[in-house]
Amino acid sequence: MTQLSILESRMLAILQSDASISMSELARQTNSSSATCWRRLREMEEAGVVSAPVRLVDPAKVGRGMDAFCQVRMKAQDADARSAFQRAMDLEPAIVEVYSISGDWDYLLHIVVKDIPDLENILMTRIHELDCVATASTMFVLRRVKHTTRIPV
Amino acid sequence: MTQLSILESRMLAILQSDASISMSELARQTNSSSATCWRRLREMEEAGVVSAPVRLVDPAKVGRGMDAFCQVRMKAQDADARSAFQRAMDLEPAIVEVYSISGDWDYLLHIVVKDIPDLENILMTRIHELDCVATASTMFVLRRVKHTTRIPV
DNA sequence: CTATTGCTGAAATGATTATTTCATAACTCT
DNA sequence: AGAGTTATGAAATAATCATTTCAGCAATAG
Repeated sequence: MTQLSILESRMLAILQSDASISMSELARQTNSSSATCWRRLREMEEAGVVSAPVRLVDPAKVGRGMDAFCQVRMKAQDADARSAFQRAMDLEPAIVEVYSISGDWDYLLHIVVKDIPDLENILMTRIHELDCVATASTMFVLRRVKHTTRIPV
Repeated sequence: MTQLSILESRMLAILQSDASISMSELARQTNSSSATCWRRLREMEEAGVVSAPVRLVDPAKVGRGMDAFCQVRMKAQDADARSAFQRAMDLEPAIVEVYSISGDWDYLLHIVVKDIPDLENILMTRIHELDCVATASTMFVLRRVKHTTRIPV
């Protein structure tokens, strides 16, 4: 995918907020036709630009009302350590985002938990447990000020 | 919503990965019936437990291949400053997540941009520009190690 | 033990929708 | 300018699907 056309940008803006609308409604909102929207959407799906529809769960409503961010420093950054770390992250569903970052720390983790004991448990069993990890520092989230999955297009 | 039933948990686990399936397919995968799945889903939507279907865009495929996290310290934390800050965050679509956090900093921001000049521009015009902001420190994301919207249920 | 209430799922329904086809329009390249 | 290529949208089609109804079942309370 070289560059998004105006039509494609508009389609993505709409579908990132509501993917339940029909092709004809999407066509109406983009001044296009149902057939063209359908073809464009299929192309973007195949190119991996846009996902299949998903539903988003409100963590607070399902007993995951607490967020934390955890910064991690590694003992070593060789390939083995990195892949061991990655595997550990993939295994824990409460760790929803992991970024390798520049600066004083090696990784930044976003963790979604029920409460402090739950967090403590994940920190101990999933992070401090690892041989490759040297230190970790945790920030508690006091409030979700803004939270969106919409990427500007 | 008091507590999630087994059926509801299974439904959410599936719908967080793929919301394009039909009620009958959802029923099949949960050993339930189409009618019951339909009713449960409507209840969960009404209770705000689960969103309408949305599509997720791959930032790298639409020219937003760079992520940054920015920590912000405020001059003051009075109600006016907080609401001014919140308003500024809401206005900038490149800032996708904002958390009020414990510790040395007041806020943690997740920013999705095209490149460094783009990031610089947002930092200057949207953050340092604000009267309520004292200091900010930015971490560059080197790699997205893990990134999911699926909340464990 | 019985009455009541609420939940379940199979089947019916009725509408909506994705998807294809085809004639036309727009554009590209020589 | 004109031949060739590609994209467009209106209409047709063929399925699929959400939603309702209803009879039976389970659980609860009196």
